[in-house]
Amino acid sequence: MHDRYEPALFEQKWRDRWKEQDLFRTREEDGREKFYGLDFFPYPSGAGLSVGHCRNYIPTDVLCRMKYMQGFNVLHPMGFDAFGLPAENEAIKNKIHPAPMIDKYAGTYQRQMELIGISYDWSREFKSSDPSYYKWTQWIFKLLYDRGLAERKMIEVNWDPIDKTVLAAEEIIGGRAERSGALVEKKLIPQWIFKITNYAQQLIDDLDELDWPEGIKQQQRNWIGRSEGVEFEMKVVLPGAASGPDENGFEVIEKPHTFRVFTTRIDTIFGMTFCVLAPEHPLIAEIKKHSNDAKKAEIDEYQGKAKALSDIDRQAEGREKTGVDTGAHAINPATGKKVPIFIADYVMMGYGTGAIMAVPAHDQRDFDFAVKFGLDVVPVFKPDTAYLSENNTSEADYLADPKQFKKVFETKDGILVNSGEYSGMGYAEGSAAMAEWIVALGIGEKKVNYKLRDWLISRQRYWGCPIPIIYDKEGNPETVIDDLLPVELPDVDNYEPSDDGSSPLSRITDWVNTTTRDGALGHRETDTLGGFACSSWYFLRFCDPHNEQKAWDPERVKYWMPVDCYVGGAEHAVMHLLYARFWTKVLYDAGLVDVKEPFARLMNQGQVLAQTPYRQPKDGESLGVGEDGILVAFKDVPNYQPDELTYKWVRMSKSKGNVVTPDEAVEQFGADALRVYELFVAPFEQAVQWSNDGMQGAVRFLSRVFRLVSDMSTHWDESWKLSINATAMEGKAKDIRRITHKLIRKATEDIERFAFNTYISATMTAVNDYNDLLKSLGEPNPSERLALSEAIQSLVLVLSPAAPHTSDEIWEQLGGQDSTYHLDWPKFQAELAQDDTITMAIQVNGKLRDTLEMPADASQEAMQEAALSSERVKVHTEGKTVRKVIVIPGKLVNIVAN
RNA sequence: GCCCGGGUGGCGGAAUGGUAGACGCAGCGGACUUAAAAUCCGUUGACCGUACGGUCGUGUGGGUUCGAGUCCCACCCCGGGCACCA
Repeated sequence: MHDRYEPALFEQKWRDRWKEQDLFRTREEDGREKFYGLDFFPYPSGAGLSVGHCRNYIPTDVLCRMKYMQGFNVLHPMGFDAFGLPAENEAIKNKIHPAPMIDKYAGTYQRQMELIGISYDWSREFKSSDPSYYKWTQWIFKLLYDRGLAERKMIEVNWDPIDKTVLAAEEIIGGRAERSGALVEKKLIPQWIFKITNYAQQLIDDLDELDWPEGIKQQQRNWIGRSEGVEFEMKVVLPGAASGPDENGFEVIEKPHTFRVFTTRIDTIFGMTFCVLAPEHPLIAEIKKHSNDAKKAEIDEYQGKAKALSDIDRQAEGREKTGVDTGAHAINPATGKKVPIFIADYVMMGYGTGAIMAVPAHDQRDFDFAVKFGLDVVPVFKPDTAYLSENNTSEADYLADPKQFKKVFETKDGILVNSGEYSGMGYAEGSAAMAEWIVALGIGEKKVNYKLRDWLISRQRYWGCPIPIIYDKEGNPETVIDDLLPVELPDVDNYEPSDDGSSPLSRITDWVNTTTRDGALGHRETDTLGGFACSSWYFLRFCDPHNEQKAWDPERVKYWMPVDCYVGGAEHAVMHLLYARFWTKVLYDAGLVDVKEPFARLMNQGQVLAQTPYRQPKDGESLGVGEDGILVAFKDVPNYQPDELTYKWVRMSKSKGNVVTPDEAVEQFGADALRVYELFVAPFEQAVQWSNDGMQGAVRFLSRVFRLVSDMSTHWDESWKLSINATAMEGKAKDIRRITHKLIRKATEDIERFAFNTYISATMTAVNDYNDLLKSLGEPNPSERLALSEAIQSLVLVLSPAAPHTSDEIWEQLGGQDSTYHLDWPKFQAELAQDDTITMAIQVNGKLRDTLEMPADASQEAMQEAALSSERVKVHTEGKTVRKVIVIPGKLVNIVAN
């Protein structure tokens, strides 16, 4: 029997055996509950896995392994998100075709995942770039198309000049492309979009039932951005229009022009002193027709500037407000007064109606604009005392001149003033009454707006799923019939993107030219689907991955879905998770799946950080935005004095040069040590700081397990189960069983609640406790032998999900014939985990003064009496009167005295 | 600015309102060794005290409670997300 952990001696042997025996093939036996554990669909990068990625896979693996041992049918698949920009860019860089490259990279991922002992069922593996998979991605595209949820539109899109393709709104962060970092440009080209906005409300509502991190749900709610308000119409008085009869008594009646505004604060309508149109607003063209040349030129110039500005410039923080007075006016329906209409780029065409009513008294943006352009500010809410004291002013002073203060009074619970018959009402009452009035007037209605935009899905790139659309001579689209799916991606030599917004596929005339359904000449859609389409349904395909007739057998999906536990990084909070939810809802509405939500429980693992050297810039060097040091490569560290370098904890990444690969970690410490370390070192959701000392601790722990079992193995009785519960247990035997059942209880509960760090610490504690007990034990009697045997087996099984190689090796050495994966997860008996005695805490006035050993079932009276007769307690109650004694059975006594 | 997380020993971190610091790392002392490594045993929040013991202590300030790391209020700091969305 080994007495320490020497992974080189046995870990590979077990991995080979598991593979040989096809141990992790999905079990689909009747009469068992199912469990679907899934990791985010990874893109297999050429750099391979780091120990940071393992942080995702190991915990899911532990949970899946326990579930299997508990008797569940477990689906734990893995595949690869192979289509998309990262793969294509890397292939271009290496001047090779993406397909064989991806095959190679995926192979490396699989090898590394197997190396750390993850229990994936590889027989279900597929890549999103497999024609047998994307055939069905195309089929779902058709479904969306047929349901009116996929549309081709001429729209202004966000163009990434580095990756040479358009981007979805979700792929842009602060005006830059999330992936390439390029400043996005605007381009007007025809694009395919999915109408995810049709599902905005459902996507918000159904979040409530999900067991997801609250932060992720909140991020999705914010992204969808629901707001309730009122949309109403205002009459426009064009510049130069007569405002009443002329000197001859004639009134010039023009066709009245109107425009609509959306507001969430209809209660402030009496404070509207001007209106603002987005520079792209269609009404501006009408206004210009009535403007003099100078004004027209001024407006044109402003529109031109606004168009040229990138979003990042237009929305730059603290940017001063700009705008132009159009000379036109709107009639405020509340006051009947004419208010000027401005154009300004702080109003966006894409949201609401692209026009606003401006209430400068209670909206900071409108206020800033009003100050700059000298416009009226009319308060409609009485300021509260907090605002008055902050500005060191009085109510009368504020109401007389609100413009003197830099910050506006924004409120939702003030009292209305200057608001006609509504004055004196509060926010809620006023809003409701004024909304009703607008509706009754027939000029508007209540409306809900969402910030969510439709999902822009076409990409002008080669390496993606072809869109199954053919255009006829007139350019009318039709879908490719099912029998002709998949539309295969043609093999080409040159697939580099072009600058003009056309896809590389458009250059392949043989492929582009085809016939329509009725045999006429036609041409194919040459854009491809963005990668997020492919990952929006892969979890369904895993339920039935090799089905050639259908995307999936409904029975299989009905059995396995929803995913019970979905694990991956928080960076996909709104993109992948929102899209996949959307597709699932569409498929539900089409009757193809019977779940409305794909992922019942979601967990986000923390990152793995590595200590990374940085130095201060030298003369002539400058730091990038947000950086406070210059990265130093590890190989260059010896060239610096120690005090020149500062080490920071930074996420492991290739670009930082701080990656530790699982290959290195397994070579140096062992796969089980890596697993145990990553589980133990920090709570699951938290970042961990990679440390070789910590890894060494995991090695030490596993060695202690080997030694303990080796020490106990002479007492091993493999048939302990037959007689243990019929044998009376006293003294040490009872103590051993208590340790065992406490361990099983804690491990089972902790794995279930993703508390892997305390699960590992519980096994460490048990090992320590067994060790101590063993030392005080002479030659064991029969009941002690049984208790020790139970302890050995339970420890090995409880450890099996975390350290499967170790458990299987120990089990074999004990004479076991099978992998521990096939054994039943131990069940704890609550009464055996119960302590006989407790350490009772005695407090005087809430401060601990003494502890006493008491029987666990001591009566409250006995506890109180014991507490009061403690000498240490008496010291603190002397000369005082005991007012009250609080007894918490099994825990403590608190004596209140003064 | 808004929305989420989070602040506990030298470090990573434990603690259904009930003995703060489990478990591990690092440190210190010892055993084994010619020696070192490895391993094992002991010890380790701070301060006062020879000791029994005492005082303080979970970002800060208040509050609720017999009792608060945990609940409530205000604030400070760190990390993440969103941001001219009317």
